[in-house]
Amino acid sequence: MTRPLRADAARNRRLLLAAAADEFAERGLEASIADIARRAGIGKGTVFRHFATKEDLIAAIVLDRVEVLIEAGHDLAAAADPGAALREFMTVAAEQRQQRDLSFLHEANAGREEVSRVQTRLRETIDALVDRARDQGAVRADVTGTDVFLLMCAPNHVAGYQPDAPPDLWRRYLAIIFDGLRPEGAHPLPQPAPDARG
Amino acid sequence: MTRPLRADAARNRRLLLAAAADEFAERGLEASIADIARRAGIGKGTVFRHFATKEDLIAAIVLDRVEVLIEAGHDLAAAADPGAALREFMTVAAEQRQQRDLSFLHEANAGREEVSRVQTRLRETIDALVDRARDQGAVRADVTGTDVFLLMCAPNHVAGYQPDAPPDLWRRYLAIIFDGLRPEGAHPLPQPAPDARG
Amino acid sequence: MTRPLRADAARNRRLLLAAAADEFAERGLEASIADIARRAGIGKGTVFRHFATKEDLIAAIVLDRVEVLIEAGHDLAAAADPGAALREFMTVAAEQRQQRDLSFLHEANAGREEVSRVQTRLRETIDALVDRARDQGAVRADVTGTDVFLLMCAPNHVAGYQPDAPPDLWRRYLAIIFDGLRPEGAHPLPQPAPDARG
Amino acid sequence: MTRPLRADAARNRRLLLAAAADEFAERGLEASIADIARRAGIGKGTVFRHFATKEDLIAAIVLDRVEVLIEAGHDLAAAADPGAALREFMTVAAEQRQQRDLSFLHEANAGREEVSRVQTRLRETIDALVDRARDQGAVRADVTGTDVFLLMCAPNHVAGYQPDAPPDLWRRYLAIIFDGLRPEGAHPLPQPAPDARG
DNA sequence: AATGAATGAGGCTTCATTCAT
DNA sequence: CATGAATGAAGCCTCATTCAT
Repeated sequence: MTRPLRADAARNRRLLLAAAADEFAERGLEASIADIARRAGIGKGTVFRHFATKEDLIAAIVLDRVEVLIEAGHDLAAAADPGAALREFMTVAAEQRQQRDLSFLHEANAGREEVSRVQTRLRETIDALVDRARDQGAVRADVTGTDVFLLMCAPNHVAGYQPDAPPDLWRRYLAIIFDGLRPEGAHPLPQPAPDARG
Repeated sequence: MTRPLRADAARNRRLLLAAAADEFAERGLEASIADIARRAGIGKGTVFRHFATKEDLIAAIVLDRVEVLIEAGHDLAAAADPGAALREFMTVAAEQRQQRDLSFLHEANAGREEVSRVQTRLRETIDALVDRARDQGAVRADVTGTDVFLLMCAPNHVAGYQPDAPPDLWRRYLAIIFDGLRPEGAHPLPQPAPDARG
Repeated sequence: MTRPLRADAARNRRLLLAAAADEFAERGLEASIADIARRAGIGKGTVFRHFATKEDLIAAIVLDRVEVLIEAGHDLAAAADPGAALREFMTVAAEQRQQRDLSFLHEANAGREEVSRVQTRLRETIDALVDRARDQGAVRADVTGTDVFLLMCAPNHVAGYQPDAPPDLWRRYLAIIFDGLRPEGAHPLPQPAPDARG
Repeated sequence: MTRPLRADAARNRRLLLAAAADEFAERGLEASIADIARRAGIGKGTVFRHFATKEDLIAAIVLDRVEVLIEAGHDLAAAADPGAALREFMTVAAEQRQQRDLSFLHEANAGREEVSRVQTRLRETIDALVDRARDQGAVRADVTGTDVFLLMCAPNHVAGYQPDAPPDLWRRYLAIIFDGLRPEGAHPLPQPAPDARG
């Protein structure tokens, strides 16, 4: 189908995706294509040769990210300690973008067919991790995979509010949030968990 | 200096701030001045008579919000149950914008003198609440006011990722995060709390 | 509905429509908005205040033109000499744009609801003129209003091929084409007249 | 100088010219080189190997077309019936592009040396046809070769305005225009014929 | 010689901001 | 004071053209 890119084109594609991810992480989705191209050291037009649309570019990054998460989730699905596995998963998720956060993973491309599909797969992966952890009593009985899916980005986001945060600050907030998921000291939750799909 | 506005001007200012807050909540900071003006039922030029700059308008909203929070914090500072008081404070914070989140309270106007000043006051207010709660053992020993300041917006933000979330979903995530702040089942935190000022 | 424009806005609108008509006449529909704005002596943004879209601008011009033609057609519908009336109508049509031609009156906005509607009215107007002329024997029996509708732009278009044509050259080709519509020396036509609507 | 092309290059050139002619006929001169290349089944770069510029490509097509017309004109110059010969010539001209029209034969390349030269030769060819026809009384006394040169494209152009015209509709308008060139029922023309060269 | 990747100028459009009414 | 018209910078995207493979 997609025959291998020419060597230079492949290199540019990589540069572009990296630059775009960085710009989006630093400035949000309104980062301009021109800035992304400049950062990647390529021409503006080249961006559009690789991704016909800004949205396509964003979708490609999201897909990349989510695929990595799914893989990480699968690798952890059979780990000896389900609680540690879940926490490791959330760590991997947060590590992906130590700068700012990967919120746009949620915000963008609401409608995109491919994105929804891969998000569904990610949710299922997370469900499996959470179910196992819950069965073992590693997390409280009333949290679901959807909760983790939604909370996953919070550590980075929260840390991003601190003006000159040390690069690992998110680990602090991941720890706090994860403690909130533990059974010890859990108080009843006032709202039911949302459905997988809205 | 700032002599009282004429009656209609004061009314317009209120309409404008309300409309702007709603638009920003629904569409984010990139909501257009034209839409805000239309929503407020006033002319675009009038917006700029009240706020010379879009940033000024945003700052005004942030200031409004923060003042309310400071006041709420003060009111709760002497409450009988410090733990409940802190939780109530976080609830008030999250309630301010049940739609979307008030992240832009952090994101915007990083540099603004007035905003920093009022943020400092808010931090101090929160510090007081947290200190009291910590002293009573209502929250874990290793969390600070800054932590709460940063975590405060997370419940709304997290809930916002869910496509058609029920309007009170944020309460679920506030509960989880608050449980993470409790002493029961607290695990040591990998990173120290950030300074008050970066 | 459309309350009267402010004096300066109305003036700009006129300048803009005139400049646009000239540019389109000289360079075709691919004339750029920037050039049109410059020619009108207004800012590029002002063009979009008046017409949200380049297509809207084109449609406005077409509508203008066609309305004038319909009116002219109505005025001529009761003229004493139906043959002269039809010829006068075609003259008025060709005079509208002495430079180049008004072909884009046909080419543009195929789909636009308002444009189709007004075109239908124009066709009906022309039908009436042609029917009367035919009844009187002023034009050959086998031509229809649709023929005239289609031929109407040809004189200007043909004259436009001549590099430095005198401004009235189109009159020569209108005369020739009109002679082709007369009954004298008419030879049978190899193809039937097209339908009013495709 | 222009040594013969390699066999495959010659083949590509033919494919390219045909594809370009079709695209231009369907979409006008703003058809993109990329689409033309795709239609020809060759790479975009190859287009520029054959024609350094889009304008060069257009000129080549025009030259092609005009050469064919000149040849046809020569073949018809000695025909038994000069009136029928002229009409046949105009038919051949219109047939070249039954889709859309060959207006761009006039519109493009105004300045090109080679194009002007070949256009001059075409005009002379047409002059000869018209002169003979006029001498025989097959066309009116006051029309010239230049008139025919200019009118030649009108049938296709006129028919092109009709949305879903049958492919031979242009024959109808050629017939009408040709009738306008006949002596019977000719009325005096209001403008003199233009010079051969502007 | 052929290919298709890269480039950047230029086109349409949006929007914060200024200014005449 | 309020209004909405005008402006131009900036954004996304297209496309002729150049160039490395």
